[in-house]
Amino acid sequence: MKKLGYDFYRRNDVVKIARELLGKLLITKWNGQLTSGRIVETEAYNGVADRASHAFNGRRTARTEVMFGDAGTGYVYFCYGIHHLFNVVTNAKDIPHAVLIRAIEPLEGIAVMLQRTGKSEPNLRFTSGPGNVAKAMGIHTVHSGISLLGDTVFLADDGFLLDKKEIIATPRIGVDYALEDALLPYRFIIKDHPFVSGKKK
DNA sequence: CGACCGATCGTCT
DNA sequence: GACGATCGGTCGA
Repeated sequence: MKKLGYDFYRRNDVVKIARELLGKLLITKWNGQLTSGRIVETEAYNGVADRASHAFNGRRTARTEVMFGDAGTGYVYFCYGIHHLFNVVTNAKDIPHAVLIRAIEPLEGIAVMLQRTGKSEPNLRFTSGPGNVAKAMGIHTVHSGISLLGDTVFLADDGFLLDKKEIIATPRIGVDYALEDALLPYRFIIKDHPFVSGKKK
């Protein structure tokens, strides 16, 4: 298993990175509690040119500042007063690209995930959807700005291979306010994967 | 199934 | 003061 490094995140094409993150692992180790899952759904947010991005038109605030930081940083955003959404910051410093992790297939530490989500048994939804991913992985807004190059939260490649035919691109979820950008095919899912959230194609 | 709705609060205007 | 990069439940067909 190989941790994804700076060179992976530093690249310019956030849409390509979002596609490549399918099949990779998301791992957290808080206080020695290991949880991991395979990424099965992502969305690219293409910086200042993207109406769906918090950084659209160069909007730079205390909250969005993390996206303007260097590649390989976690951007965590609190949504609807309830949910935490975990993103991976890509591209160079001052270019606010990010990839939202929308769903994972749980692998290790399922008992811990159940505890965090208040469930008694795993089902096909409890790590499906960005709010559920962060909840199961124990990610909160206090982690916004954390480096993904360290050992507490990071992404990794375990050699899992996906055929191109297994990858589907669709419009992003919940960004109708983004006008024409709402139609861009920036959401990537693994075809027919049971842990994909919402629409399956 | 799909449509609708309430919860709940940080962030920006 | 309005508004979400959501979720899970309910209701009706």
